Amino acid sequence: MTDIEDKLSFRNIKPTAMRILVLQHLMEHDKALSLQSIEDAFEKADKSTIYRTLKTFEKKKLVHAIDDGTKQVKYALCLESCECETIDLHYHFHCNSCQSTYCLTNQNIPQIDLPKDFQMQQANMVIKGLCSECNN
Amino acid sequence: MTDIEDKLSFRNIKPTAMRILVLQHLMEHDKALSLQSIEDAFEKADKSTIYRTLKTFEKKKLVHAIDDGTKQVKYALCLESCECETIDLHYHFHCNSCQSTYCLTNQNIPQIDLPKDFQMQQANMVIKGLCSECNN
DNA sequence: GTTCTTGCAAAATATTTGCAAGACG
DNA sequence: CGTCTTGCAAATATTTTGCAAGAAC
Repeated sequence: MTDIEDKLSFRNIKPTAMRILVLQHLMEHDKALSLQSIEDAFEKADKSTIYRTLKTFEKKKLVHAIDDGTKQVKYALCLESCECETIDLHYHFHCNSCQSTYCLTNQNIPQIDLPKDFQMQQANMVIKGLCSECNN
Repeated sequence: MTDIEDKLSFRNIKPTAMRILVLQHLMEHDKALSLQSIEDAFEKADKSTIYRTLKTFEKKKLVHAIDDGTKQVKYALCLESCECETIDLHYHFHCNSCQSTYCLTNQNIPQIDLPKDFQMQQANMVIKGLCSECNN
């Protein structure tokens, strides 16, 4: 049993061929990936299979979805939180030029002052700008 | 000339009937509104007209768009920044129960530590949870 | 054999554009 | 008249679901 199958089993996800491939693909990238880009990477696979794979991963908290303002929702595996149950509360960075989206896992979001009786459950924090590749 | 027409003219937007109505509608709500909800409020008006109205407002920096994770982009007029040219860098709150989205203009987002050579240009910060109406 | 997964097709939802008619100055 | 705005229709883009076949145990 590989490391990848371990990760899936740990989250109670049956390690099917497709799921292993998708997880492996996610682990090979430090970016958040869209359904479309994952589909493109596996010409053989069906879009809805990948879609359901990602939804399964998301439900089992193996990945989290990021809405970076492009039309495409992106999914990222967060290495640190991968072993724990806590909610991911870090920033994301979206490059306006190359459209890449990264998790900024080096810092968590600070305490935020909410109006009275408002209660925070999750967050989707996206900073936009230029990444180091595009910032000349 | 009304206050509303003033606001439009100040931003170099010709105050047409539709634009006045949409701006008035936005000003009457403290929430961010979707194209759909605005269309519903004006049964007579065409969706693409409202769409283009909002895009015009956005381009002229009278409103800003918020992607709150629902499928629908929402638009909000921010009173404070309405008179200035600065970029809106405040948090937004999206209620998971009633789907309302609010601008939290009482605080700006803090300094964020970006990776080397990354440059911030805008942000889309959305906190999700329960608003005071839904938090029982 | 029962349950979970996959592939194909198609539905559903929102956004966006083309174009001609109309309003405005 | 020329330009900007509007209304209608249709195109685009994604996400999402139905259903039957197939795989797993």
